Amino acid sequence: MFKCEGFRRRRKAERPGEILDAAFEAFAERGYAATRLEDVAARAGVTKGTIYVYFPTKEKLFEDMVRSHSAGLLSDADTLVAGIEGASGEKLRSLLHFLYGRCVEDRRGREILRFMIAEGKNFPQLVAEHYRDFVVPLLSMVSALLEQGVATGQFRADLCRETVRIVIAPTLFLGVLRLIFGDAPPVDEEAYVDAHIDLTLNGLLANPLGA
Amino acid sequence: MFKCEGFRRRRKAERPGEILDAAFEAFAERGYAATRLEDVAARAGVTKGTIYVYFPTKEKLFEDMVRSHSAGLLSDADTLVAGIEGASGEKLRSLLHFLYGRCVEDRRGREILRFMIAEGKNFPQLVAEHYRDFVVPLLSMVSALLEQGVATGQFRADLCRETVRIVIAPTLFLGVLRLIFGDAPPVDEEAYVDAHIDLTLNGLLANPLGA
Amino acid sequence: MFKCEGFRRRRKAERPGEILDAAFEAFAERGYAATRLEDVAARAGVTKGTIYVYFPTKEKLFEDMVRSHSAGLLSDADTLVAGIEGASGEKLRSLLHFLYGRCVEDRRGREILRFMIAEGKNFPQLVAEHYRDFVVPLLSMVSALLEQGVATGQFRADLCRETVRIVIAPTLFLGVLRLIFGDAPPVDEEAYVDAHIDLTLNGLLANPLGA
Amino acid sequence: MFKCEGFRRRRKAERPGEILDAAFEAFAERGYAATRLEDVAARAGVTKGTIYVYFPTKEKLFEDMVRSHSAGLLSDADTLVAGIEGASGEKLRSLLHFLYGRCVEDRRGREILRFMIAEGKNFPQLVAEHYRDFVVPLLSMVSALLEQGVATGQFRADLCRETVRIVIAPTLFLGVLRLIFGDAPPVDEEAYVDAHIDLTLNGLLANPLGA
DNA sequence: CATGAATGAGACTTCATTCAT
DNA sequence: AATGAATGAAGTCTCATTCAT
Repeated sequence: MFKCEGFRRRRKAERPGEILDAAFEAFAERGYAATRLEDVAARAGVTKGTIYVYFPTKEKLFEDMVRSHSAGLLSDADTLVAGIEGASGEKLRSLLHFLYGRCVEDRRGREILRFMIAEGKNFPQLVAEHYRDFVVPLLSMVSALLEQGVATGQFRADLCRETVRIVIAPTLFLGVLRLIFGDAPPVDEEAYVDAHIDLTLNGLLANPLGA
Repeated sequence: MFKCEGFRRRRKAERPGEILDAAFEAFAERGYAATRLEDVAARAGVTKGTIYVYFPTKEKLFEDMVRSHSAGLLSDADTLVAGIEGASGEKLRSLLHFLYGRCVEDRRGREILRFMIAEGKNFPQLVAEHYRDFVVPLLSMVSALLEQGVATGQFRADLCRETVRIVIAPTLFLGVLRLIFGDAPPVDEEAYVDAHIDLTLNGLLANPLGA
Repeated sequence: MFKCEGFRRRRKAERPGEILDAAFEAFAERGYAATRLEDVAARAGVTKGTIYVYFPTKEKLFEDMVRSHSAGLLSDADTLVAGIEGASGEKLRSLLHFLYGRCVEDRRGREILRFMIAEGKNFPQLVAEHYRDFVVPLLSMVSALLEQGVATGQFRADLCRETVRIVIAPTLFLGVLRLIFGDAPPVDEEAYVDAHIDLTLNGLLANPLGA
Repeated sequence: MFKCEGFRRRRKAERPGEILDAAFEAFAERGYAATRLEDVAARAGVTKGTIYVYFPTKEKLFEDMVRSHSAGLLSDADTLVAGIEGASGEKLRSLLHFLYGRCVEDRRGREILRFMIAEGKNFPQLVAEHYRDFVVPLLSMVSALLEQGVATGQFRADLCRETVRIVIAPTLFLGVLRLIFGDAPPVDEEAYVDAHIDLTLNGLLANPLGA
């Protein structure tokens, strides 16, 4: 009996998370407006009413879902960068690989990007948070890495502030391609990543191509 | 009197275009599902029923709108590239500037990109057409330019097929940034474009940095 | 040229009739409410607007159509009956055959019956006219025939007023069957008519009338 | 309190039936196409949305309504016929009275007939079911009765298969008259029924069968 | 007379939200 | 907490009717 209670209690504690997961799938598949709360409920294995126990409106459910799924996307990036030994080029390579993992391979990251593009206009608060919690940290991370490379003479000294965005642009753009063309976009992703790093480094290095 | 006749006829001929323009604005602003046909009608200065004189369903209206607005995005790109004199680097610079104009500055181009990302899943036909009519031509254009540069020895000989996508990625990514952050994204666009071209060229040139 | 004018004029004179014919087909096929004026127009080879040149409303079109198609259903019945020589039984047989022709074989007659049943509630005037112009004359015709048979001793003397309806009931009921089950109802129509006449004249009993 | 619980549950169980009843009234009054779901809802004391809790479309509501109201029209006919003592003539008289009750007096029976005639074309499945569940059983019932009468020598031996339809035709035709002319048709129904039975049993001829 | 573009009321249907149980 | 019946506002789409040409 109390086994059941325990089970019940555990279920109860997990309900919000299950609903958020279901909401992610549903919203990602059809978009905010076209998603019915009943779809979310069915996916979560509950009924419509239950959603309202935890989330007051559809909008709030969407916002909480985006927050819960975008949180932690960059959580271990710092330690990753810090832990890498080697030249700045190697560090950048590692960071870009990490980024590809989080923004392209990981469905969560990709779909968050879609939410920003597709629904951002109706959820400006969400965009602001995303900028603060994801864009800014990411940019400063790459920025620091570039500056370090400049300081050590491995990178050209004349890099400007926007260079950092150029460096990561192909990464996120591959995410966009996946969003548009599905899981099998007309891209050789491995070659794409190699070309990206190669082009970026040979453009960045103070003395490229062994000159 | 025949002025009136002309008036009627001219209105009739212009109606579909006016509706498509209104549809573009409305769909761009709220997304497909959240847009009410009444909004489109009001913007076009007609009533709901009038839309159905020209378009059988909301879906068809959306599709025709995307087609009409994506057509011609690349129309004069060929002549542009052909008309440019100078080194391959200069040609690429011109082409990228042209692309920035069409995919970033021009609201039409940007919003088409948003439609592909946000609604593509529900309009696969549209995505296929976009790929065929926009992506493929664009890629071969850039591709031809790169190959020409390789042939003349100005570009590195070891470029791979995906390099072409890397080259244009920052362009379209700036479009994405605008889509997310509005018309005033946290980017210095002029510096961004310069950094893009600089980074790309110095990565592409066989003997960069005057070496 | 005036050949064309003549053609035009002839066409013009025929237009209302063509529209009424088209209306008959359309209303018979889908019912009053479900029929679109555009269907009628298409069938008549004109446009919606033209219908309004001749008929002020959909209701009026329907009423006029029913009137034009129910008129003359009984027109030559009198002469038919008058022209028949022979016993009353033979005369009745002829009249019933005539009725089968008009109410069962003839699609017009059948569909008028359907209109009365299906739409009569919304067109009481039409029902009243139908009663006056079709039902009453038909009943008195059969009535007269029966009375004549009684007078000559060929028919039983104890027939009541309602007998006349009983006599024609199977005729119209076959029409109903056709309306319900289409042009191939589950009935052997020839045997049905024979059985009708036989039963009407002779009855079921082996030794009728207490003989 | 548990009274309230019961109240909710009982309502829930009764809702579909209430809606079907309301639908019957509404569709009978105006026909399928002209009936608005809002009319049905108002009659049932609910709102439009509630109808969709139980019936997915207007079509399905109509079909289910016809089914629910045509079911049981013939349910106790067998026992009735079986329970009647007496000559075949008496049995037939009883059966016809029963039929008059079900197809003429009972509004349900009459309106089902109207639905078949008026809407059958758009609901062929419904017509097929009606034929299978009502027409066929009715015909075999009357058929058996006639054959029994023939076997006992009370009925003529030369009856054909269609005779059975002729026998019941006036019954259903009276239903049709009521459908057309309302609850007060220009018929003396009592005399009509008597004349029907009398004529069916005895026929018109003073000296039938060539006697 | 004939056209057909335009209208707008109104139909069916959906779905976020509420609330008694 | 969880349910799901019920709501009603709002959306897409239809179509009888009008009217400038």
